[in-house]
Amino acid sequence: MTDIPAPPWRKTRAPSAPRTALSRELIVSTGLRIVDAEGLEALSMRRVAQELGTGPASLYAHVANKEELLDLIYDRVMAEIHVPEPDPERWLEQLREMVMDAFRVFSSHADIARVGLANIPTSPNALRIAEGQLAIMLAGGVPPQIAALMLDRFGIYICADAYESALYINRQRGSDKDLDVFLEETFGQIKTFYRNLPADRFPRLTAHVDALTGPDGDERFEFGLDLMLRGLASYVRDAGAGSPTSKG
Amino acid sequence: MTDIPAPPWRKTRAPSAPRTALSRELIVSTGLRIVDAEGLEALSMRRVAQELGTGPASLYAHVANKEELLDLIYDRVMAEIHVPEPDPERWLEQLREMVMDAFRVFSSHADIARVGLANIPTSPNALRIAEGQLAIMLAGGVPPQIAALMLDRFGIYICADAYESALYINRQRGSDKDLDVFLEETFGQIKTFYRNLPADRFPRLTAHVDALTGPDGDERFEFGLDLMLRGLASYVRDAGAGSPTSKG
DNA sequence: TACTTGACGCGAACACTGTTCGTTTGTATA
DNA sequence: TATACAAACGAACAGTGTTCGCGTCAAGTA
Repeated sequence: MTDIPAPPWRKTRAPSAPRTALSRELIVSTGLRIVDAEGLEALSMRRVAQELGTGPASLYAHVANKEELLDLIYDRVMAEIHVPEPDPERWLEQLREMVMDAFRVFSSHADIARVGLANIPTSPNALRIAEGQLAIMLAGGVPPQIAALMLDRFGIYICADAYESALYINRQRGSDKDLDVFLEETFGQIKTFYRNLPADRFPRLTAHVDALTGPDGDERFEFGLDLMLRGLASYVRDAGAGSPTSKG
Repeated sequence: MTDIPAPPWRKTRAPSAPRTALSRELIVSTGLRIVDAEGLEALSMRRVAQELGTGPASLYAHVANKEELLDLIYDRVMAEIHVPEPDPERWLEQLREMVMDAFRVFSSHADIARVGLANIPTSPNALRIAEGQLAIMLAGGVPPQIAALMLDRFGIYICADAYESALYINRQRGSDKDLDVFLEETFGQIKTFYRNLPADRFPRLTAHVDALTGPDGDERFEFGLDLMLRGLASYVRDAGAGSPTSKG
């Protein structure tokens, strides 16, 4: 029995790709790949779908919407952050290492950090990291209320700085220059901009151009982090001095 | 002499607005009004144009693109921030007041603070504020390099926290509840979320729910600010101890 | 006063975006 | 083999930023 050919006016759809097995996992990892390679702005549902050889509608069976996809990608990135076992002797050092590690991770994934600023942290890895930081601080003798407040201060600081740092990389993507060349060029421009400001209206800015433009992104982040850690240490000293029962 | 009516087949354009005199100023203030009333997401070129009784294309004669419009609105907001004359006796206090004022201003203008995170500060009011902060710190004896580093740390912290705070207001806009009710409800939900976490995996988080969810946005911001100021003070002490020529 | 000129305003269109509807299709079960 | 079901998808909708080129109006000139 021969098949009846489809009537010519009913255009048969091309057989195309053979039903690729989609999944949340696949969608998330594809999304992250795009973000890493082309930045957060390049991430669209269509772009992900295209990468998977399908249409945008197919993604919505596995992911509620773009916001959820972003959250999932964000959590996936946070999974890379290492949480150590608390060692009371090294609590400040450990805390510093953790924050630096988080900064490093976010910095290596374009501007995904922006998602962190726009969300209340309730994803699995956010909780894991919060618990870890809390453990380190409590082990170090930080009063619980102070430790609790530190949690989101760290989070905001890390995300905000990583996001801002990523902006330069994002702009460099547009040009055809290497990152080093681009950064040097940009910083040079900023330097001359500050230098050419009217000295009568901005005497201090023009006088301290080198101090303003000298430190690079990593140095700036570390400075701010140490600022917070010094402040934290002072709170711990205060608490220790205030209660005779505490250690020391 | 009676006017000759227009022939019916030539559809006369509705006289409508008589060539409203567009201008950068008008566009910026209209944009800010929209942002204040409906949030940053509601700001589109079409929306601004509609508000002015015209089409989106008309705006591009006065504003290069949406990014420039956002920058202009952002600068307009920063104009509200007050910069005091430096008083060396009160430098720390003055610095604190300035940062708090900036936070208050940004908080009262929806999530416009997000723009600040995405830009290198070179607009007039950004410079004015930077010069002011620098003046206060230098007058207070902060070493120039430290003061220079503090500048963008403050900027990042203010914008990031204001942006995050604005998110709640943004979500509340979607619901029909009052802000107070909405916040209480949301915080209640977060509280129960933390309380219901598996205690074996998250012992500290579940044990300190009240400490984690207690302080409100303003308290959190002030805590972080004082953290930085305490850190800054310690740097100043170090510098003072290091160089016998300094005051003290 | 008549004419020219040029800038400003703007309608329509382009190439995108996130999201949804209703249909098609492949596979697993009865 | 026939049926049922869920996954996948094409097309469309309502938005977005931005550009092109045509009109129109106001000012400057003869």
